[in-house]
Amino acid sequence: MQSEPKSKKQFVSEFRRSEIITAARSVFAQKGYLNATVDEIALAAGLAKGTIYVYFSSKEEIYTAAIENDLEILRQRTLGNIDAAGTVLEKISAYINSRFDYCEERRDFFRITYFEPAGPPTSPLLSKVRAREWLREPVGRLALALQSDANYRGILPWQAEALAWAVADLTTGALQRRLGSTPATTARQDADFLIGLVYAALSNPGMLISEERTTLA
Amino acid sequence: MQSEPKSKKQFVSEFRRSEIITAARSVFAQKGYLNATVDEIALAAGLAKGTIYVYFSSKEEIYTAAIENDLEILRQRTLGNIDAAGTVLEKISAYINSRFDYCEERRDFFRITYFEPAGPPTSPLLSKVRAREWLREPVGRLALALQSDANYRGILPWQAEALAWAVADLTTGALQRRLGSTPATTARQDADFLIGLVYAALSNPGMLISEERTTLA
Amino acid sequence: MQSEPKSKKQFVSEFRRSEIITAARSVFAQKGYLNATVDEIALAAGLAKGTIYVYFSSKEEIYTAAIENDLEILRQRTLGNIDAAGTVLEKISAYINSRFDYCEERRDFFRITYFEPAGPPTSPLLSKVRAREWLREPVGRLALALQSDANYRGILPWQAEALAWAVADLTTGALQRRLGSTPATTARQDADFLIGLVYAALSNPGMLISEERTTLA
Amino acid sequence: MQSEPKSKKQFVSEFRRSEIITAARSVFAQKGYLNATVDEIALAAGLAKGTIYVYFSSKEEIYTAAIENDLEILRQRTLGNIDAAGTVLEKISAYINSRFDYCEERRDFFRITYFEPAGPPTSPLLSKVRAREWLREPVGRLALALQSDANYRGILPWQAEALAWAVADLTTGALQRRLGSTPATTARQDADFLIGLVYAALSNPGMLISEERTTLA
DNA sequence: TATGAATGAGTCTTCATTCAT
DNA sequence: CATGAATGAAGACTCATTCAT
Repeated sequence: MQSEPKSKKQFVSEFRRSEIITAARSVFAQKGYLNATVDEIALAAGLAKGTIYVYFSSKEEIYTAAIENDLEILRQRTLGNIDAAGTVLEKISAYINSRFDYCEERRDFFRITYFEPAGPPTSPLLSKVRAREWLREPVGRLALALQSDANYRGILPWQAEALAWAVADLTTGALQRRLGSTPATTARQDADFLIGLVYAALSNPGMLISEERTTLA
Repeated sequence: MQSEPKSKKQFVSEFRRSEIITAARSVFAQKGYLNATVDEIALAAGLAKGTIYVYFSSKEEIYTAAIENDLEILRQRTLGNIDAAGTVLEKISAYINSRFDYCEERRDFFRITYFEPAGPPTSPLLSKVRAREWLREPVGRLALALQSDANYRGILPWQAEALAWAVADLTTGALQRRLGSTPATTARQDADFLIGLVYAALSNPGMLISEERTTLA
Repeated sequence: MQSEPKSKKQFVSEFRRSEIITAARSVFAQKGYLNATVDEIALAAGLAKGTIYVYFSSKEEIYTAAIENDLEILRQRTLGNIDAAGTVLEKISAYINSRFDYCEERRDFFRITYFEPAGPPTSPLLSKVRAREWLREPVGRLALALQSDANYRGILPWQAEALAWAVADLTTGALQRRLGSTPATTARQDADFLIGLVYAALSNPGMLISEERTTLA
Repeated sequence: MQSEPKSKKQFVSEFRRSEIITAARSVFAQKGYLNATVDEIALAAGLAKGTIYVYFSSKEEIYTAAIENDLEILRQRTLGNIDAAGTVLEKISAYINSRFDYCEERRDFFRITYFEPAGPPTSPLLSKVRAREWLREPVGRLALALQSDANYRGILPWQAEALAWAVADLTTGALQRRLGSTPATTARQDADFLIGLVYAALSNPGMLISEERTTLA
């Protein structure tokens, strides 16, 4: 008697929540966290401002909710695709493609994470976003794959990391540019170009990784 | 009799202005434009809030002053170094080194431009910062050099651009990481690694630039 | 089901608005536009400062709202009464009585318009108030009546205007005095005295309007 | 040894003071007390802001100084001219002409007193200005003259006062209009018109002063 | 649960006044 | 005396958050 209507209510409640999150994501993507007002989010969600606070206890919580889910999905997909790939080159390719694909799917989410690192300084999630910490894990996995691969034997840990980060930076940069303006190239073209670039570099491991590189201060 | 004390006053005035700018740069770098308050800037400058408005007419003007000078210097240095370099590879190297060098010199400035693209939507300077438009010029020059070079004959315009942007993205990403945490590597190492990476990729132009690459949607 | 509570809310909202306007009118009447603070208005209205901005978007808008309605009513009443009157003398009488009557009704409104011409230089309504432009229309109508009347044939346009303005000035002055202190006379006495004065003057048109008055520089 | 240079200094000091006062009068006349800034006054006086405070201890004191002198001169002239005049009609004429003349001479002063009654609510002088109290004395003298004159025997005290105030109101109104816009008529014309108007009215004393006036609602 | 009116802390900005030079 | 840099109190306005209905 109670459980049935309750689950229905819960269902409605979940639906409302997700509606708000979607609206908020759009607003945050357009205006940034600080410029966005709860009023705007409510308007975009077709609800009254007070209603927002029935489902969320603060603006920051909305922001968190608007990001964390996608952040987790993206994390799992990326890691899954990397792990499913066989060679290092395929893993790198998997990383790049995972990001490109998800960016196509969830533009607002990407816009938030890429274009507005600024937010309340206290939130752990936000600092995470600001510092791009959520890249650490997949990048680390790429680095590990590089170190374990026989073809790149001799690569130093920091070089493997740097290489993995380079892949991440190239991807991030390309996606930022695509999001910031109407791109002249297709996503496929951009992704393939990046993959080709990394392949080209990695096929010259001797040039890339000088065992005895002497660095100047 | 008049010019001497006058220039002294002007000197003091200039000094105050630059003090405020420095303080503001630090605050903006830590908190971002919107989170920073004029009070904090005043406090950091060791002045009363009202004093700030003796030297600047608005918070936005402080922000502008805190950035535009460095932006211009960086622009000129980068372009100058690129132009002074002979080969394409040297030009790319010049780009990367220019950024790394200036980042070491002016950490707060870089922090602002890299970490807080968000700001009032109306300011032209800020939108420029937000959109990373200030990269367009040096990147364009790199792309041009690539297209004019005999070694890369056959490279398509968009590929030359993509490659140039790749250089920029790698640089930006590496610097962001250096600014965001205490780096384990030296700046020289990081820069050289990036240069090596690009060299390695470019020494395989056939792999990078497939003349008849068929792209899938 | 919707319209009823909605109209109730609207009713409450309208009521709040008018409460604020009334409070503001009182504050403006006492302190003038510039000296009045939004805090004081809020206090006088028994509301928090923020609440004021739920109903009005600026201090100036409050001022406008506090005046424009009365200004329009007074305009219509005065013009209506003038038009309804038959003879010129009756029209003049109508003018004076309209002002006196409305002044009794709406003391704060009159206090504002009479005692505080100062205000932000940009507002059209305020400049109107400052310049007493809102008198122009009824005065013009009196002047027209004077010129069209056979009894005052020969009156020059500027004389008719001057006479009409004289009526306005006498009225304004008398009302200002009544508003500024506790008057010893009744409003009726004052009004009738002015009417008598103007009648007396107009019954001597030859004396008032010298056809060939030679004026010295 | 001391008195000579001191008096020289005093002379210079007096001169500075009057320069500031003149500048301030102009600024107050244009902007009103509250809108005028001490900076503007200093600029208009060709002095630094700090210098203003060498001669005056507050903005309000400047305002007071900018008015009180003229107020006193005008008072003495008006009273003197009234007293010098013989008949009541001449005294009235003297009042009107005194005001018109001084207004021509001291436009800024008149602008202040007529157009900006608003000011700090605490100042006695300003309340005096606001309430036009400085008219009380000359008007009282006119009223007295009316009561003492055999021609108007039977006039009640309040009627004499009302008549005197009517003269003042007509004058004030006419001058306000002249100051507020470029007048089409000469000051002489306006003054003579007012004098004619009052003469015309007073030549009908029976009509003006009904001993047993029955008033209608 | 949904609402939106009410709130008040927080922000930028102005400006009369002070004071060291 | 003259200066003008420095100050801080005050004011208009914003907006996240609360709460009575």
